[in-house]
Amino acid sequence: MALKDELGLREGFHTLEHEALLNIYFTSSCIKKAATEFFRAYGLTDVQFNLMMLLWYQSPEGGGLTQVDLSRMMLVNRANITTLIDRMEKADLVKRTAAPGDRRCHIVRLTANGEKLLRDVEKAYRENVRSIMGPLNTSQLTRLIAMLERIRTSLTE
Amino acid sequence: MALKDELGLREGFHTLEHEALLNIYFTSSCIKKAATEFFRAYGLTDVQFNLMMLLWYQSPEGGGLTQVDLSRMMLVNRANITTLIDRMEKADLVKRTAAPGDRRCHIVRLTANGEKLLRDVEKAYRENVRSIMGPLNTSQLTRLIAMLERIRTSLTE
DNA sequence: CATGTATAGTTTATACATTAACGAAGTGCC
DNA sequence: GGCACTTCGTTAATGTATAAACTATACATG
Repeated sequence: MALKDELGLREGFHTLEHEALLNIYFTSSCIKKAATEFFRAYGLTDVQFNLMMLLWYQSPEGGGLTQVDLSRMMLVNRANITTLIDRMEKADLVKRTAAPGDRRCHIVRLTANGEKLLRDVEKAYRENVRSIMGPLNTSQLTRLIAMLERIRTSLTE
Repeated sequence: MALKDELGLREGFHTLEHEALLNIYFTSSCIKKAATEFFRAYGLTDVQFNLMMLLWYQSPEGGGLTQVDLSRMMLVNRANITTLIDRMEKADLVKRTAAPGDRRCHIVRLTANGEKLLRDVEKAYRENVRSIMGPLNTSQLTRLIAMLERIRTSLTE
């Protein structure tokens, strides 16, 4: 259904460019809502899960990432990571550890509990993603990704 | 540039579906950051501008929308509209007025000041949107919109 | 080595989003 | 007329995001 009808608007958008931009914005919003709903059953938020996935798949050999690493990979301000990690430490999902050779850094690592939870959730998450994106075939997904990359490039010029 | 490189990831995404989903999510995030930056010069946020646009273009004859109308058109909870309108009333952008025949409702309307500001900002905003979406031609925009609509449909099943 | 500069993390103030619970007001129906 | 049910807006608790100002630490260079 067209976005105009989903939002119950009386008037449409003036330009195709604006309609496309709002489609990206509201589709992302819908995805976020669905993710929030999905993770609630596990006592997690989508942001917390994303952070745990980064710790699991993007950590170098020794394991763990600094808070600045996380802020860069999540495209958020580093101030935001502080309170995020505070909450996740309280929930026994991650822990801050010392960085050898740089006393400014905190290396964030999954706790045993966090690692176990991640393993439990991940399979269902991947199936969910596949089913959400199911209606698009491989070539459509590739084209979608290429278009979004071009938009991001145009944004940073 | 591929999302993996923009975020500085060591490992890529496991599936094309996941990569596409994260592309939507992060592209929307980039758009939001650019919009925030754009509106800062006018003392507005992107959310406030969006609400003012709805009041201007989506109001019925008498003018104005209820808070529930706004929450539906913005895809947010109605509780969120309360504090949003509180802030915007304080900034003299909108006002709550009585709804004839239904004392439960507040009809939200632009103030003279809000209307003037909207007119000032709108032209530059539209040019901005065109330039951001510039790299995609009409047929690409149409296909992008169609794909995002299909994803939203699949989300609500 | 000393000084200047850059980087990592935190704090504070603010904005936006959710859910749950509540009060006030409209609606339907006997 | 009265009672149940719904709808509209608000409040409180919580999570996520920002920018700006701050501390502590590391580094580079003269």
